Amino acid sequence: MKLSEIKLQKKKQEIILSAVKLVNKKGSHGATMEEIAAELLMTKGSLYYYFKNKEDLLFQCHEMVLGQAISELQHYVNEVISNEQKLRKMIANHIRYMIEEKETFNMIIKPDQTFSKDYLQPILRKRNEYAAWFDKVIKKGVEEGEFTIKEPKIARMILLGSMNWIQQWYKLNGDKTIEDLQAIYADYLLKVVK
Amino acid sequence: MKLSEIKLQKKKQEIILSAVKLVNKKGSHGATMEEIAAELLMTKGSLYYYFKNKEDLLFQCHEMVLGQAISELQHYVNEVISNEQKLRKMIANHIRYMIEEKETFNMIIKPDQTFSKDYLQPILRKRNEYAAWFDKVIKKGVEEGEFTIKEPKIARMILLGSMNWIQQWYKLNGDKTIEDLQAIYADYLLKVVK
Amino acid sequence: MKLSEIKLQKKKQEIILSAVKLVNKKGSHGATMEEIAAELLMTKGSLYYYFKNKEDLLFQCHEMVLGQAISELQHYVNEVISNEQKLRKMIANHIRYMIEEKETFNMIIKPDQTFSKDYLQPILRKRNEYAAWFDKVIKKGVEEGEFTIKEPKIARMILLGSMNWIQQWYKLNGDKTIEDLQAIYADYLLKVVK
Amino acid sequence: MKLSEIKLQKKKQEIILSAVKLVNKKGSHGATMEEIAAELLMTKGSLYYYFKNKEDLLFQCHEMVLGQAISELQHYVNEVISNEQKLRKMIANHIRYMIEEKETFNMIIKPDQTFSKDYLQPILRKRNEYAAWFDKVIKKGVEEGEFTIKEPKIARMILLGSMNWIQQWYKLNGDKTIEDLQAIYADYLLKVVK
DNA sequence: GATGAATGAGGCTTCATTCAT
DNA sequence: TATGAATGAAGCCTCATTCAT
Repeated sequence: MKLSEIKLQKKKQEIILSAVKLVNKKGSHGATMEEIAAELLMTKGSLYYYFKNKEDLLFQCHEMVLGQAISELQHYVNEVISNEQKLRKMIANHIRYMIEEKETFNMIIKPDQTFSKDYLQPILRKRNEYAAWFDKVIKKGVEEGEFTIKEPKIARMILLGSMNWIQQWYKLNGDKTIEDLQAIYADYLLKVVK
Repeated sequence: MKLSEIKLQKKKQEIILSAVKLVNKKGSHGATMEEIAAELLMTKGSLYYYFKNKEDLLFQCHEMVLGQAISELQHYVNEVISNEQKLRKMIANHIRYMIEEKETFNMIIKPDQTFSKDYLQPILRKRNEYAAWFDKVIKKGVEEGEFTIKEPKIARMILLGSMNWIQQWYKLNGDKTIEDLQAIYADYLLKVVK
Repeated sequence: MKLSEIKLQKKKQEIILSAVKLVNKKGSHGATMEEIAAELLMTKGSLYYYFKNKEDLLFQCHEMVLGQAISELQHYVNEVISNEQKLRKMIANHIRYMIEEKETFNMIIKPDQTFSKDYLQPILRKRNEYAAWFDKVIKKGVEEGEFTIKEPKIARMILLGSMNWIQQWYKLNGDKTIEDLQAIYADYLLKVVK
Repeated sequence: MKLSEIKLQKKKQEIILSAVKLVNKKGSHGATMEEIAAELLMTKGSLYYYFKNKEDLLFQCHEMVLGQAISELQHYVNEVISNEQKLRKMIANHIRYMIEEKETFNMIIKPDQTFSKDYLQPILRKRNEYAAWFDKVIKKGVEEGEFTIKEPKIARMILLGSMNWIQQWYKLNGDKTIEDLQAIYADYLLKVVK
C-alpha cells in the first residue's frame, strides 16, 4: 500500500519536473500534453492516470516549485545573521532561481492567464507566502534599525519585480556571471531598503 | 484617395486599440480573432481585410503602443531639467502606462512566446529603443555627477523590471493612488542610481 | 447604345484574357478573383459587374479560347491541300497552343472538377466541336485512301491525348524548339493514322 | 510491437485507398479532409493521427499508387519475350490502370498544383522512374532492330500522353470493352515506334 | 498502469460574394 | 462603373481529453 503510494508520488514528481521545463521553454499553452509525455518516453494518455487534466498538472508544477523556494527562504531567515545578510542571501537565491531554473518561476508571472478560478486562490496564496518571507526580513530590518524604508511592501515588490525581470534579458555566457549579477543586484537593491 | 487611406488607418487604429485590451486581459493566446472582431461588432473575416494574420495584428499592437511611449520619453529627455528630474518624470510616465494602460505594456513581457522569428527582430529593436532613453539619462546623470551608479544598464533593468511588475499586484481603488505610487517608486528607484 | 455595348464586350475580353493566363498558371482554384482583378488593376468587386460569378468567368474563358482554336482548325480544313497536309497543320497548331498558350487549353482537361452541371453541357459540346474537325479530316483521309485507320475516333483521341500531355513536360529553352516538336509529333502521329 | 506497427500501416493503406478514390472524383482540392474521413466513418481529427497534413496524405497516395504500378512494369520487363511483346503488355497494363483504377493515376497529371516544393521533388522522381521503364524497353527495341524510332523519349511521351487521356472520355458500358481498347491502342501505338 | 486510437471543440485563414456609396 | 468594406461559409489543423484493451 505505502510502497505503491510512494512510487506513484515519485512518478508524479518526475512528470512535474519534466513539465516545468517544457512549460517554461514554450509557455503553458505552447507546451502540449503530447510533448510533456514524449519527454518522459510516455504517451499522452498515461499522463491522465497521474493528473486529472492539464490544468491540474500545471497547478502541481506551480506548487512544487514555489514550495521548494519557500523552504529555502525559510532556511535563510532562520540563520543567525543580520537582516541585511539575510536579504542578500534571499536575493541571491531568487536570482539563481530566475536564471538557473528560470523555467520554474515563469509560471508565476501571469497565473490568471493559465489557471481558471478554482486554482487561482491557492496559487495566489502560495505566492503571498513566498513574498511574506521577504516582508518579514525587511520589516525586522526596519525595526532593528538596519533599514529605513517606510513602505516595506512596495520595497519588496520592487525587489521581486526587478529580479523577475532578469530572465527577460539575461543570457548565460554573456559578460556577466551569475555571481556578478547576484552581487550587483544585492548591492543596488539594498540601496532601496537602507 | 487620401481620405480613404486615412479612414483605413483610423479603422486599423481602432482595431488595434480594441485588440490590445483583449489581448492583455486574456493573453495573446486567449484572445481569439473572433472575440477581437466581436468586440468591434465585426466578423472574424473582416479583420483579415486590415491585417494579414493574427501575428501581424499583434505585432502592430506592439508597435503602436511602444512607439507612443517612446515619443513621450523623448519629450521628457529634451526638457531642460536635471537628469534626476527627467528620470522621475520617466518613471512616473512608465508607471502610468503600467497602470492606466496596463493592457498595452503587457504584451512586451514575453514576446518570444507570441511572435515568430520574423517579427521578433523588430520587436526587440523597439524595446531596446525604449530602454535606450533611460540609459541615456542615467549615463548623462553619471557624467554630470548626479548619479554614481557603475552599472547603468543593470540599474535600468532594475528600474524597468520593478515597474513592469506593478501590474501584477496593483489594483485601483486600493489604498494607494497612482500618484502615491509614482512618488514612492521615484524615491526608491532613485536611491538605486544615486 | 451600341458603343457602350462594344466597350463592355471589349472589357470582358480583356478580363477573360487576363483570367486565362492566371487560371492556367495557378489552376482554376488557385487563381482567386482578387488576383485576377489585381492583374487588371481593378478590384475584386468590379469583376462582378462583368461576370455573374467566378464560374461564369471561367466558362467564358473556356468558350473564348476554344472558339478561337476551332476557327483556326476550320481554316486549315478549308484549304485545298491533302488530308495529310491538313492534319499536319492541325497538329502543329494544337501543339503551338499547348505550348505558347498552354494556359488556355489547360482548363479543358478536367472540366468536371471546375464546372458545375449547368456549365458542363455547353463545355463538352464545344470540346466535341473542336474534336470533330480532326475526325472530319481523318475520315476524309480514310475515304480518299490517304489513311488506313479503322478506328478514326480512337486515333483522334490518341493524337489529342498525346499532344495535351506535352505541357506536362515540355520546357521552353530545352533542347527542342517548338518547331522541332511540331515536326516530330506530326511524323510520329501520322504513322498512327496511315 | 510488430503487430501494432502492422495494424497502423494497414489502416494507413485503407485511408490512402479511400482518399485516392475521392481525390480523383473531386480533385485534390474538392476532396476535403472531412469527406475523406467520413467515407471511412472516421472524424477529421483522426486522419491527423495517421498523416501529418493533407499534403502528406496526398503525397502518400501518389507514392503508393505509382509504386505499385512501377513494380508491375518491372515484372513485364523481366519476362523473356520480345520488346514488342513487352511494350504491348505495358500498354495494356497502363490502360487497365487508367480505366479500372482511373482514380489512382489521375493525381499524377498536375502535381505542381497540388504539391508544394518539398513534395514535388520525390513526386517527379517517382514519375520519371515509371517512365524510365518504358524508355528502357523502347531503347532496347531500337538496339535490337524491332523499333526504328529516333526520338525514343518523345515516343514514350506520346504513348503515355495518349493513354492518360483515355480517362477523359472512356466510359465503361460503352461500345468498347477494355480489351478492345487495349488491343487497339497497342496496335496504333506500336505503329509509332516501329 | 499504459497505450493506441479516436474524438470534437475550437482556432486560424481563405475567398467568393454582396452591397452601399 | 468602380470600389472599399464586410460577410460567412467552409477548409485545415491542433490538442486536451476519453476509453477500450
